[in-house]
Amino acid sequence: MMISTRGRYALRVMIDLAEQSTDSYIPLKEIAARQEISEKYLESILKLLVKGKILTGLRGKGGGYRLNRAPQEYTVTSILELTEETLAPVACLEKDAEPCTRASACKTLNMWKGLDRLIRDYFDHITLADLTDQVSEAHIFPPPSTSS
Amino acid sequence: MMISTRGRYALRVMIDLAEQSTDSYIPLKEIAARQEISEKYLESILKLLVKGKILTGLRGKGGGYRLNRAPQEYTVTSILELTEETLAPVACLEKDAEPCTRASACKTLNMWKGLDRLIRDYFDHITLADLTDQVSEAHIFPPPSTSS
DNA sequence: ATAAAACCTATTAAAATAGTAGGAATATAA
DNA sequence: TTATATTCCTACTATTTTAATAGGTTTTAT
Repeated sequence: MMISTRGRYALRVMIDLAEQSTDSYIPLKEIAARQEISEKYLESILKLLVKGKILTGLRGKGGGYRLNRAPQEYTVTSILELTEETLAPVACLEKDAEPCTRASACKTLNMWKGLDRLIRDYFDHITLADLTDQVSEAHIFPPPSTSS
Repeated sequence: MMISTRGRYALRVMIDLAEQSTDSYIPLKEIAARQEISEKYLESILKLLVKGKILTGLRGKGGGYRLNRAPQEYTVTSILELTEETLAPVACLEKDAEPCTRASACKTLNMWKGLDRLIRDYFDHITLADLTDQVSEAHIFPPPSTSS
């Protein structure tokens, strides 16, 4: 499987925060309760998101987390890339993959590259705002293809 | 990462066999040597492909493996689904996933479904023949998108 | 001071993936 | 009919990745 719980949880947290539509900080405890995710595990995920500068944590009483930008400013890619290590569909397309000696003769490389592009394009064009208010879904989440 | 070595090796073997363009059986030993894959590991992969009826094994001296059909009759999906366990991008879309109690409220479900469809469509429309003779690649492996 | 919160480091548990070992059954050909 | 080359079968082991837990430290508001 491709997207780990880390990435899926990260998305859920971001959506959760986007939906609170408040400027104040929301404590992890609340988010974890609402999303039914272990506090400790969630903590380790939020750390990644803070480190990646897509949200801010404030310590101490009254502290918590909040988004740094408006929901439409976050692409799904920008969230997943912080938690997923890689979004590449195969090892040879990962960032610091050791160069493949078979690359020149490889009959599958183009296919993997095409897929990689497809997936990135898909995630690049969905924002947090698209996820919170799924009104005009159709153009974003296309219906099943009817071609042969 | 999404596609395991099992699946990638399976594809390479199928391509290898397609390129031999002979009706006789090719021993695993030869394939493994040509593809530089451990014989024993390859064996476990070929077992899956035989079981899945996409190729036939013949025992004994002079034996080996051969394709059951013409290369253009194999979609990439038909090969990967035998080795990959699942091609679903997330757990909740796997075949016998336990029903998710959050499904009705889930803001990400449509996105995952859309991605699943995208990937399946992609693999469904590439055949072994497309991989062996990559002439008119362009319409199969689209170039980078130029949209914003 | 106290309490509530994020932050930090380390460890453990579970699952999936990758790979290995050894022999049994089968078919061909000398 | 015997030797040989092959697939087939069962089991095991190792490695890596993912998921989760534990316990303490620092910061901030009241």
